[in-house]
Amino acid sequence: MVNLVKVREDIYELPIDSKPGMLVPGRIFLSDLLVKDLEQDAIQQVANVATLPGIQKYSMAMPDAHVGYGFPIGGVAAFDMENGVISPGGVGFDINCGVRLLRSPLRFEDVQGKTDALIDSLYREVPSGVGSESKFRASEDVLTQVFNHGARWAVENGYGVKADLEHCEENGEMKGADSAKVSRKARDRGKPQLGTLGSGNHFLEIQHVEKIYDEAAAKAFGLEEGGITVMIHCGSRGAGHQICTDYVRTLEQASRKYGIKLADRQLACAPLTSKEAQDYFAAMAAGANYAWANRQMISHWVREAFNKQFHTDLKMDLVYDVAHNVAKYEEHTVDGEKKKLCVHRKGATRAFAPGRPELPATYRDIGQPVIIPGSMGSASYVLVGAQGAMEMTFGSTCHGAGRVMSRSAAKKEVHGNEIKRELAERGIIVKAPSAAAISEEAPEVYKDIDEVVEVVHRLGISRKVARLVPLAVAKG
DNA sequence: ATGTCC
Repeated sequence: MVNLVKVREDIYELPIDSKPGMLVPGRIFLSDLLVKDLEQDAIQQVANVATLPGIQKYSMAMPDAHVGYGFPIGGVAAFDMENGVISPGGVGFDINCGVRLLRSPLRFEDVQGKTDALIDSLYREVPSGVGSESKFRASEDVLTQVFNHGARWAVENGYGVKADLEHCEENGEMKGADSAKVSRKARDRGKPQLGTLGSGNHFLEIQHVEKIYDEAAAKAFGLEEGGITVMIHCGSRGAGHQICTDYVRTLEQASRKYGIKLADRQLACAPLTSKEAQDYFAAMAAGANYAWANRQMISHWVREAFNKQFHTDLKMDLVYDVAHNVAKYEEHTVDGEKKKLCVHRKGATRAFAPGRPELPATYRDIGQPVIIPGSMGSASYVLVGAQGAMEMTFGSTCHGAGRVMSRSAAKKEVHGNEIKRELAERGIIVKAPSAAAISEEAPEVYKDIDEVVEVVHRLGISRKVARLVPLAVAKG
């Protein structure tokens, strides 16, 4: 039993002596309402991460935290470049799982009576589900380009426009990616899946902007009440999964080789200065690039489907694309000193405040758009990065609602067809491969997204900009 | 999340 201490509103700490070997305290950002939902095992995982060499300030978890592989999902941990480590468990199996938001010139009334046809065509044009294969046939050369250049490959080959790249983290092309560090097996799994949605909580959704909270930020992001948006939530499919699997094994060996004592085997890691760490980073970046190319291709097909439906060339701009499962090298201030760190965000979103050089010029004075996908049938949010994140969370915020019920429990306790009917009564169309797929992602198996977002807003690590509500959703 | 067990 690990003891959580409330230090102030929305902040709980795990004292440094909660567990032998902790190098820093733990910090979990939670409201009193959400603390009841937090699993004891997730708290234990925050303590375990605090034992990893070179960890800075705190082992952190966001209000949507739940148990993950080694690190909690919702976890944020930053490591010193000289003494610190990198860990695949701190990134997750779905490398660069992320979300992007397209805005359209359409209004709510323009899509009335058309959402059914639209979601049908999106469901048809974008393959989804476990093991689904793309209509695009990637050659060996294309796959190499995708791993090395991400969304840039996609745009240069007709899938989107240049402005799309400016509105992705890393411009959709993570530096340091090396396809040579990606195994044959990962290539083979990734090759037929480029341009597919995947399964689980991944989705493609037609939404409308229900409410604006911050007029200035909304204007900068091109959002207004009643506007129609499309949200795409997906990742690196089998490719990223295999890269993670391959490097968990490599880094388990490295942990032994470099004498790192692991509180949990799933925390396998390597010193950032080692070859093993650098190889993992290059492969992880390649996986991240695959995910960006994937979301870029899907965006292109979304635009095509909308243009076909409305018999015109609609301007559907990319608001932004965020990665919520990735490790990055970033500069942050620690104890008054600027330092380059390796920041792991696993089920956490970068939320840079105004002024950061990484932000595109269009958003540099307002802050980074943060896209928070809701669970099926629930609202999604657009937030903006704020100064509190730079001071408290290495420029990070939450990533979504976070599960409260396991997939297996959900399948037993929730009936997919009932959920589909209930959502239909609320005017929300759901397209999914099976009733089981719906039950696993039902609104009640997730935490309350409104509450999660309230916490990060109150903390000042990101501010509410807009609330988006679903009209039609295609599930994997 | 994931060719939901090499």
